[in-house]
Amino acid sequence: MMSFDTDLRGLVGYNVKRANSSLLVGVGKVLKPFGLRRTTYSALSVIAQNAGIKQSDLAQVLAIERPNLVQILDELQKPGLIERTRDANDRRAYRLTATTAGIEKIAAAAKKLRAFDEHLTKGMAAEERAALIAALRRVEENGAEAWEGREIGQVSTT
Amino acid sequence: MMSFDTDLRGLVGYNVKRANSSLLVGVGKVLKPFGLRRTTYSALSVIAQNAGIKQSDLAQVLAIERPNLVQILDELQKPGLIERTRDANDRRAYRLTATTAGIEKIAAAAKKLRAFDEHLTKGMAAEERAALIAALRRVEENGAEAWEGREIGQVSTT
DNA sequence: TATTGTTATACTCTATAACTATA
DNA sequence: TATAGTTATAGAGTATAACAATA
Repeated sequence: MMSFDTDLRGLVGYNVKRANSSLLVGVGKVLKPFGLRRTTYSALSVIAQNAGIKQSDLAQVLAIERPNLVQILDELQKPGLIERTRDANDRRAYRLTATTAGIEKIAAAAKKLRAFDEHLTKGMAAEERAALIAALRRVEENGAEAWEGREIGQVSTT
Repeated sequence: MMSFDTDLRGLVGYNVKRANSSLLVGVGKVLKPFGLRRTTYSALSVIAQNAGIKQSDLAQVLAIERPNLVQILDELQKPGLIERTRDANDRRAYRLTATTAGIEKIAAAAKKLRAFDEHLTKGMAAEERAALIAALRRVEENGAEAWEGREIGQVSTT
């Protein structure tokens, strides 16, 4: 007896994709009551931990293109969760800081999201969960390396 | 010394998302020469392994909504990689089969994609890679369970 | 010249409602 | 009535080119 997708299920990439899709709905439901999406949550989390971070640095940390960050920050600034202030030394740049409301918001949302996230590894030992995260970061690094460098698919076909 | 995203990096969900994003570009580059995308590759792979599968069953296997499958199959049918034939017993349903060209296409693409996919787990032992895939499937199951059932975030806050 | 933030745009993936033809 | 496939549509996420202001 064999399932319908044995070939696909042997691929790390396919299982990452399926896990991500499966996550999306739940994360959305957790964040919705806070008026946040995945991207706005991530941005607010980093800003709260790094008061005064520049937009371009934030974009790099989150691996989001600068143009795509604009709307995300607008969405956080409008309800007063963050503030954009001009840098004194470089008047091109904005410095981002979370307001008190923003810090309270991310703390409350993080509590719920962590509970959901731990539910995702239900039945796994703490070391397994840590190993999973470590492995995912390896995949992320290897994936980035693959298209930064030379051609792909030339991986020792001899 | 501490990185900018320690909170986010403690979440399995965030690392899954980052790994998936990192994968996307490379997979796209590998599949492009074959005229395939991630979704068309997945569909063709399952059809090739399951001659005569119905569209609705394929949608369920791939966890894709039926409407979204239509365009994917059009994209495979136009260049003659698959065929849609009416079911004799149920004239509402289509039976999907891969053509010879489709089977050759998926075989060639799979070879390249597997090489890339193995590159993603470079430096990991075979058991680690297998454990990663198993863990991802657990995450996928737990994620689906979370939003099928009752409220989320009520996970033993006592 | 190069960089910061921005606008405009486009492509992919995903999700829902409503239609048609068959059952 | 229920199901299979379809159409239309809308929301996210992601990517690139080009611009104004500033360095």
